[in-house]
Amino acid sequence: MKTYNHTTYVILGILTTDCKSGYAIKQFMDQSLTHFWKISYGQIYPTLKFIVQEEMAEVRTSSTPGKPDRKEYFLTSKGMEALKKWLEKPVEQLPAERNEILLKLFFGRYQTGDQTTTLLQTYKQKLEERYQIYISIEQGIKDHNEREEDAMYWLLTLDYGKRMTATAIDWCDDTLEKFITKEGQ
Amino acid sequence: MKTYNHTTYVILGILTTDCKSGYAIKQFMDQSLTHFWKISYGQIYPTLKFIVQEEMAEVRTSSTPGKPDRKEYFLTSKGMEALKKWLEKPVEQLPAERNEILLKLFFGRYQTGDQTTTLLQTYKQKLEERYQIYISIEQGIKDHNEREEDAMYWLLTLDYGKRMTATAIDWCDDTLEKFITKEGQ
DNA sequence: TAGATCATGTAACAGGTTACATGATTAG
DNA sequence: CTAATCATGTAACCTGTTACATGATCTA
Repeated sequence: MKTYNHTTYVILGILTTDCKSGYAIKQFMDQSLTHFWKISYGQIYPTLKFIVQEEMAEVRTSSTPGKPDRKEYFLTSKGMEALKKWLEKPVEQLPAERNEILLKLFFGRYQTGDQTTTLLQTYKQKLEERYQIYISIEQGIKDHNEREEDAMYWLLTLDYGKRMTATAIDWCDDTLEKFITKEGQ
Repeated sequence: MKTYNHTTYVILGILTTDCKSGYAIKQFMDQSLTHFWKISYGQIYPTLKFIVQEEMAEVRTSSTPGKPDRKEYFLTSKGMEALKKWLEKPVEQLPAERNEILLKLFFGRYQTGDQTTTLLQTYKQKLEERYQIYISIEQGIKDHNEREEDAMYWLLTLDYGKRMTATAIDWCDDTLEKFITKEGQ
């Protein structure tokens, strides 16, 4: 069994849902996967072509009155097999998140306390916005996908996102407090 | 003031410490920055060359008896200015961490409960190892850098790493529990 | 008729890793 | 003599984004 890159598997996975065209895949990404995976059209279309070449999906052109034609991709059994084989394989390494705020804080010695504080406040605000987005997504899943077998899994990943974001917000608060205390001395 | 890529600023930042050669930069990365930033020699050496071209550092070859010659890079005032300007600039977007375990869990419907459980257990173990590494790094900073002005900032980034890892471990536990309960029914 | 949305696609570029080449020195 | 560590560097490759080109359909 050949191994493919992550992009291939993500698309294979999305093709198990109702999203079957390149455009729909992008939308799905931006709505549901956005907190832990993103790709651009520049990756999606070439990868779809590749997936067909490898016979992991078949294309059909579908017409909806009032909309431009679109190409719909359907997983073959070979595609489904490849997806399942990949799902089984243990995750060999933890995500290596590059974190710009930590990088700036690491060299914080070359900043004033005010600058660091501003940096952290801006960051915290963005985290809070993200947290709200997670809540909307959660509500969306609960409202529209109650019966769907996928819903439970989607909510588990959201739970992760919410917890991690909440922890990051707490860290911002506690770190900010240290700087404010320091300034006041 | 020109803007450069992250790699350039990381190296500029490390050059403010005692690490002045390509080799030393790599070591520093692997020891201290590894939990939120990593780069390879393939990036370090070309970037050092670039930094000198831009007159943000100067090279001197230094010889230590018993060791091969090495090139040491010293920040110029232009380099220090560029670093400080970058530190000031707010972080425009939150890190978009790609998380393979979440991706697999998202499509967990196509796995057995056992497979998902195994995946999560393996993941949790890696998180625990990471947590231990953070504790060693923390100890290392406390032991050797007590006087250093950098130490405080380094410990703040570690605090972030520890908290996030702990939260991820908790999430693994709670998620595992859901699957075990389910199996037992 | 202009702008929004739906829809597909590619070329140029940026960023990064891996694998390799090279070679000095030291410890066992 | 061999392995480990110190040290510098590059070429090939992979992955991914951005910006652009193209064009249909619908709404205001």
